[in-house]
Formats: sequence, structure tokens, C-alpha cells
Amino acid sequence: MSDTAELEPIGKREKTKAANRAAILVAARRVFAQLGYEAATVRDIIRGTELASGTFYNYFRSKEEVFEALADDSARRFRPILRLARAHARGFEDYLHSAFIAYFRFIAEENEDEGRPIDERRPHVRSDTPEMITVYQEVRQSLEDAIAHGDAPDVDADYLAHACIGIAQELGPAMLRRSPPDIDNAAAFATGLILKGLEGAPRKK
Amino acid sequence: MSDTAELEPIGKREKTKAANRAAILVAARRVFAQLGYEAATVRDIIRGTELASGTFYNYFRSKEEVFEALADDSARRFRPILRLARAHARGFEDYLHSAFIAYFRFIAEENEDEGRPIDERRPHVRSDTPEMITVYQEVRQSLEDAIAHGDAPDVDADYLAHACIGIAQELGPAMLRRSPPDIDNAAAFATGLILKGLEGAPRKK
Amino acid sequence: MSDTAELEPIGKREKTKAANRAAILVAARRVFAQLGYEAATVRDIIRGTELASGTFYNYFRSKEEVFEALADDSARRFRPILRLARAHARGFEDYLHSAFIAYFRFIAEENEDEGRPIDERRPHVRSDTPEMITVYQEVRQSLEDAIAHGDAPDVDADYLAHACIGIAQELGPAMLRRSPPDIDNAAAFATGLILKGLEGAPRKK
Amino acid sequence: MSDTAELEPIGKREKTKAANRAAILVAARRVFAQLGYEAATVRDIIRGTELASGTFYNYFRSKEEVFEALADDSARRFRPILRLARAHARGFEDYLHSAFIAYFRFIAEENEDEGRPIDERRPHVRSDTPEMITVYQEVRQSLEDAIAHGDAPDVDADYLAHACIGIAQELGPAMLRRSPPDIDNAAAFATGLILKGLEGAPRKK
DNA sequence: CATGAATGAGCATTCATTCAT
DNA sequence: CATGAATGAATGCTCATTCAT
Repeated sequence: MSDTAELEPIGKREKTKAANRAAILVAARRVFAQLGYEAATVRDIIRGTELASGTFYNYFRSKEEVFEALADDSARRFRPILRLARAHARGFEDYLHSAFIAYFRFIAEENEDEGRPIDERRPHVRSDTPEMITVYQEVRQSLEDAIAHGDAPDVDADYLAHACIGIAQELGPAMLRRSPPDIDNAAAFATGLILKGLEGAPRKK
Repeated sequence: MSDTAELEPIGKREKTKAANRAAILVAARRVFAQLGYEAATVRDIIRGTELASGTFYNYFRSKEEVFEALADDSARRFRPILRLARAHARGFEDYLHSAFIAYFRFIAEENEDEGRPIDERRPHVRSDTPEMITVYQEVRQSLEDAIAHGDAPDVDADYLAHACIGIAQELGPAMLRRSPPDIDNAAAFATGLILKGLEGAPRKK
Repeated sequence: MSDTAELEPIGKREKTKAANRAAILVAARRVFAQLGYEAATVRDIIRGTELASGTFYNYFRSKEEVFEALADDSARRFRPILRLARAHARGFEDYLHSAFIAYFRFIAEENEDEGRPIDERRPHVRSDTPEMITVYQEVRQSLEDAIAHGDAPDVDADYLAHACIGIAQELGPAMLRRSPPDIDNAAAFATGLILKGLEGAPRKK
Repeated sequence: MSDTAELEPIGKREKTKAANRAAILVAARRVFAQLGYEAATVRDIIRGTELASGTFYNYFRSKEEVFEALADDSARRFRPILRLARAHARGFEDYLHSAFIAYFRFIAEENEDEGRPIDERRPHVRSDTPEMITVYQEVRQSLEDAIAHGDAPDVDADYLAHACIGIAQELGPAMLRRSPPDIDNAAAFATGLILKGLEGAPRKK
């Protein structure tokens, strides 16, 4: 009895609330990608939805908070992909390759929608995307496992994970600048570099 | 007697002007590093000096212009170091190592002054520092030479140079986070990774 | 019961918006009159209201735009009066008199509110008020009609219309300076001068 | 002896001081004409001289003061012309005509130098030029004389003088807008209008 | 909850004015 | 006196955030 009574309004309201939140997140992702985090304004974000400006604050307290939510969201969507890759991978090598592929594909998809205006004159800016943080943690974990199993030399896992991030972060834009962007090529480059480089990196101790 | 009195005019004014310009540049470098290029405001910069707001515009027309001046300045100070390293290096390996050392030393020096508050709440953002641009160009040039001389495999020079940038940019902060920061260690890691990785990177066809 | 409650929504908001817009226009008219168009600042205008600075920009994009709105507004209020005068007038003479009366009454009303401080120290500056532009167009049109109908000699209509404007613009303040300002007297003076003067002005060829 | 001793430095310094003052006035007149009083800045004025910004303040305390000096200067140059005209005139009619001729010639000369940019989009602005004040006083005096001698009807001298100002002030720009500007034509129009109009203006009591 | 107008702090920039040289 | 760099108040304008409806 209370079931039906509560179902209708709750159901409807829940859906609307979720939809609004989602709409803001979608708009925010696009706006951040187009204008960059700093240049983007809350107004830009709500303009990308059908909502009124005040409504934004029913869901997020600030631009920063929306960014973090985006980060969580991205991580939530991205981590399973990496987990899956890890599970299916025959080894660290295979895993790393999958991870780079996934990342480059991700940013390629994200950037193909927009007409690529992105003002190239101003100093280039990169922010720690949520994907990067996920990648960092995953790669690091995976590397530590590989080291533990003797599948990789005992190098500084923190440095290596950061190196992966750095390479991905720089190679990504460089790849996008070429037309057409070749995801496999970039991933092969990164993987080859890291895997062989692993041998050259100083042993830890 | 009046002689000495008349020699002076070159003094105070000139010195003050140069000092002010330098003060603005110093403050700008710090502010850009702490807040990022986009988030930094002209006010942030002048607040970092003892000058009045209007004075900024006696020296630079905008935030962009300070950034460019900073870039020129950095390049002027940084490029010779890299050039020297290249000239003295016994090979690409040696050169790369010197370059990483120079860069890590540079950022270590820059960061030891301030107490590193760096507002960590706001999403972390990195912009291409002027040094990075210089490094990119130098490394790329040097790599192309090495490839031409057969000292390095024929890999994608653009990608590799970007990889070096990415590694430097991520390893730098990671290094600073450790105490004490070990420049040689970080440089050895980066160099070892790249040099060996070079062998693993796909040949350019 | 809920009926009346639901009828209300049209009320407060709409009224406030209209009231704010009107308040800005009123303040702008006063400020322009006191300081002149050039010297007036947007801040001067909002200071003349109870609104916050940012609110100005919810209604107008710039000082220019307020001025234009003021012009439209004045024209909308003023032109009908002149049109009516033209329709009812028994001749050009009658019309001209009505027009001067209307104009002098207008500025008299406008100036009786404020205590007329008008900063007399700064060089006195007059800008074309929106009313003047309307008057110019109306008078010129009316004069051309009168000439066409043979009710007035064939003089230079542009010059004459400008002469009317000039006389109105100078006589107005002169009238206000006397106490009490005598609208009828000033209008009689202006009308008499122009009408008789018309005979003395050179024929147009 | 003290003659020669004082002559050289005083002479030289006097000339320089006078020359500086004159240079500022010349530049100011041009700048005011081109940009208008409000838009003109002290910087604009000194930029029109070879002097340094600080030097301005050795001669004038502000933009306002320079305007007043310009006014005095203009009046000093203009009044003799009118006085002469009055002395030579055979009557009020003749005098008035000379006065309009002199004024229109004056502004025509002043405006022929500059390339006439004067932003015509923004609301037109007129300031009480010093010439106008002179004209007002002269015309009024002359009219009162004429009335006293029975050469003109006993009209309101204040209003009539203002009417002359207004006509001159509006007809001037209207004349300049035509090409080529016809000074005689404009003066004939103004004179004819006023003289005949005098008869139509209400008697003063 | 949604709405969107109001708010006012903050920013880039200009400019009159001062003052050490 | 001349110089021109330094100063800081003032301006136009934007935008995050609040709040009455």
C-alpha cells in the first residue's frame, strides 16, 4: 500500500533528479574539454543544459565539486575497463598495451565530437584528469603485482607509474594533432617504450 | 667632485626599472607555478611584488606578455645549458642524462624557496612551462641528430620528445614530494627508461 | 481560493523587473542631464538607483544602450504629443507654438524634482537629448509640409529645424534660471522669433 | 650691467616657459576638438607636445584648467573681432551679420585641419565654447544698445542673445556637414532669421 | 525542488597626479 | 624647472552564489 503511494512520486522525482545531475555532468565534461577547467564557468555549464542557473547549486556546490564528481564518474567508468584488461591480460605487457589503447581511445572519442577549436595560441594546459588518476593507481598496482611475481624488474613503481601518466598525457594530444589520429600507433609506441625501458630503469636498491 | 655626482644618473633609475621588471618576472613565475597560467591573475602577480597595480602595465601589457617574457627569459637561461650539455656529451645517452639533471635541478631550485603551500584543493593543473618548450625543441633536435648519425634507432622523434617532456613533467613533482628530493636518482630513472625504451619503440616503418 | 493564489504569479516578479528597468532609465536620464553623456558613468547611473552594480547589466549592455533606450522611450512618449499638436494645429504657427510649449514643459517637469545642483564647475556640456532628436525630425517634417502647402516661405528646412533646436536648447536653461520659470513666455518668444524670422530667412534659391 | 646679466637667462627661460605653455594650449585645442572635452585625457594632450607628462602640471592643475585657459585665450582672440565689427557696423543688423560670419569662419577654420573623424555615431555633444560666451556677452550688450537707441524693438535681451547662441551652435555643425561648407549662406540665414524674428518676438512688458 | 533576477566581490585596465632624480 | 616611473582610485564588466517566488 505504502508501496504504490511512494512509488509514483519517488520514482518520478528520482528519475528527474538523476537526469538533472546527469545532464549537468554531461554538459560539464564537454565544457571542460572545450574551454579548459579554469576558463569554464558555471554559467557555461548550465547553459549546456536546460536548467536554470540556481538549479546547479541543488546538485553541486561549485565548479570544483562538479569536477570531482566527473572524476569519480570517469573513474567508475574507466576502472572496470582496466580491471577487465588486467584480468584478461596474459601478462604485464599485454595489460599495459590494453591500458594505453583504452586511454587513447577514450580521449579520441571525447574529442571527436567537438570541432576542435581549442585555442592553440595560449600556453598549453593539462589537468589531472580523473582517468589519469585511475590509470596511475591501476598501473601502479599492476606493476607491483608484476614485480612481486617476478614478471618485471624491481623498479621504482611510483616513478614508473608517473612516467606512464606523463607519456600518456603528452602523447595523447600529440596523437590528436595528427590526422587521422592513430590510436594503435600511439599505444604501440608507448607500450614499447615503457616495456623495454623497464629494463633500463635502475633497480630499486 | 661634481664628476662623481654626474656619473650617478645611470644609477638609481635604471636599476629600479630593471629591478621592478625582474620582480614582476619572479613573482609571475611563482604565481604561474602555484596557480597555473589560467587561474593566475595579474593581481596575483603584482600582489607578489611591492609594486602598485598600475605599475604592472608600465612593463607588460598583459598576463600573456609576462608569460612570453618569462619564456624568452627561461629559454635564454636554459638553452645554453642544454647546448653545452650537447656539446660536451659523449653521445645521446650522456646528453639526455645532462638534460634531465638540468631540468630537475631547475625545478628543485625553484621550489626550495617557497614553503610549497600550493593550493592542493583545486584540481591540479599543469601548463607548459617555458623550460619545457625549450627542452622539447632541444631534445627533439638532438634526437634527430642521433638518429641521423645512427646513434639511435629510427623512432618517431615527435613522440619521443613528447614522452621525455611527459616523463619530466610527472617525475619532477613526484621527486619533489619525496624528502629529500634526489635529483640524480630521478634523472637516472628517466634516462635509463628512455634510453632502453628507445630500443623497444616501434621503428618508424 | 487556490485560484487567487495562482493568479498572482504574474505580479511581483514582472512588476519588479519593469520597476527596475524604469528606475535605471529614470536615473540615467537624470545623470545624463547633470553630467552629460560622456562624463556619466554606468556607476553614476546605478548609484542613482537602489540596485547593485551588476544588476545594471541584466537590463542594458552598456551606457550606449541605456541612452538608446532612453531615446526610444522619449520618442515614444514625445512624438505622440507632437503628432497630436500637428493634427490639431490650425497652421504651422499653431503647431510650432504647441511644440515649444511641449518641450519647455517637459524640461520644466524634469527639472523641478531635483534641487538642480548641476556641477557648474566643470565646463558646461550639452548633448542631444532624445527629445531634441524627435523634435528635430518632427519640426522638419512639419516645416516641409508647410512649405509644400504654401503656408511657409521656401527656406532651408534643415537649417530652420536646427535653428529651432538651438533656440529650444538655449532658451530652456535660460528659462529655468528665472524664478519662476515662465513656460508660456519662453514659448511665445521662441515662436514669435521663428515665425517672423521665417520671413527674413533667405529663400532657398 | 644687471641688464645683460638678467636678460640672457630670463629671456631664454621666459621664452621656453611661454613656449611650453603655448604648446600645451595648441595641443589641447586640437585634442578637445578631435575627441571632445570628456574623452580627451591629459595624456592625449601632452602626447601632442614634446613635453613630459609631469611638465603639464607646472603649467596647469588639471584638464579643466587648461580648458579655461583655452577659453580665456579664445575670448581674448575673439572679442576684438567682435568689438571691431561693432565699431565698424552701420547698425545692429550689420553687426549681427559680422558676428555670425566671424563665428562660422572661426569654427570652419578650426575644423578644416583635422581629417574630420569625430565619431558621429555617439550622441552628439556640444560644449559651451569660450567663443560662445563671448558672443553671448557681446551680442547682448550690442542688442541692449540697439534697443536703447530705438534701433531694435524692446525684446528680452537675455532670451534673444541665447537664441543667437543656440542658432550659431546648431547651424555651425549643420553647415560643416555640407560640402563645401558655405559660411556666407549660413550667416545670411542666421542673420535674416534673427533680424526679422526680432519683430515677431514679444515686446518686453 | 526549479527558477532566474539581484547581489557584490573581483578582475583587467586606464589615467590623473605625485615625486625622486 | 623638466622628466617619466610609480601610484592607486576609478571604471566597465563578469560571474559565483543567494534567495524570493
